[in-house]
Amino acid sequence: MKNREPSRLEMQVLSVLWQRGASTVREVMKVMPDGKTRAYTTILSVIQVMEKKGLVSHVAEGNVHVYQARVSRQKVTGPWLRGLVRQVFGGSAATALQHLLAEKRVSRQELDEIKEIIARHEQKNAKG
Amino acid sequence: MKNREPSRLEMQVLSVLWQRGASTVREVMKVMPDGKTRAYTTILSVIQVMEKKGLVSHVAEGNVHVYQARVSRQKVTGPWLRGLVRQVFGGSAATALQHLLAEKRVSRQELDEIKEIIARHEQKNAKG
DNA sequence: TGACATCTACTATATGTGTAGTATCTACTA
DNA sequence: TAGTAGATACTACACATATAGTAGATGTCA
Repeated sequence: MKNREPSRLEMQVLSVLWQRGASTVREVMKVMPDGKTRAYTTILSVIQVMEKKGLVSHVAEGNVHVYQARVSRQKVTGPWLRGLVRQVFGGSAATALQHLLAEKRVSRQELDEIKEIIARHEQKNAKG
Repeated sequence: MKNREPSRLEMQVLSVLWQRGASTVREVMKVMPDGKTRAYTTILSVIQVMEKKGLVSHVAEGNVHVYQARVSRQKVTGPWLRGLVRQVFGGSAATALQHLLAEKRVSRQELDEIKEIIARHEQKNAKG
């Protein structure tokens, strides 16, 4: 099994595991970020494929398997986003952000968060 | 042909057409954003599928077909990004940006651009 | 006019993705 | 102990995706 990029659905599963920590199939199924309803075995299948790819691992806990991510959010989302920005926005993060803001209703709070992130980033750069 | 989301490769083609304007298959082939080399007929096939989906259209110009995007950058990238952020970052644009900045070496210039974009966005919100 | 280059149309195909059914195991419950 | 609920393993499959070959048209050039 190659070290391929996770699919969109796999990214959803990972994002659940990153956020909630170790979870059962049923738990993941219930909180899929796109809100779509799927059969239990659908999620099970996805996760089993992910395990073959080395994206997740499980431990048996009683009679259920508890899965956790084997790849860090940084390691995965970084290259994922970078490829995306390169391929779709000519490598410009600014352009990407622009389109994102244009589309999404961004709350004042979120905008503040974004400014905070940028400020932190600037500081780090100044130091380093 | 359903109104499905463009695939990653299709997004690349679109981004070329948005950036360069109407182009031939060969032109697109030569400037694919991921820099990967593909057979001429590969790009041709992708574009022909895209035409069936209504994503691009062509006019014959001499003996070649010149293609242009039939969908606007806004219309496509908006929902595309929104879905992405929702599915992968729990809907938080701030989180997405954070990961993007963490990964990519962002130049001072680009950071300024980003700040500019946010400032403009704030102003617009204040008005509206 | 014949050879060659280049174009489009059509066809093919391996692989990935998303979806879910069936079989089987295990634990609880009446 | 028989039945049921819920778990995993295995299998299946439709469709999309990415890739490219071949056939046939057309233009160019010696």
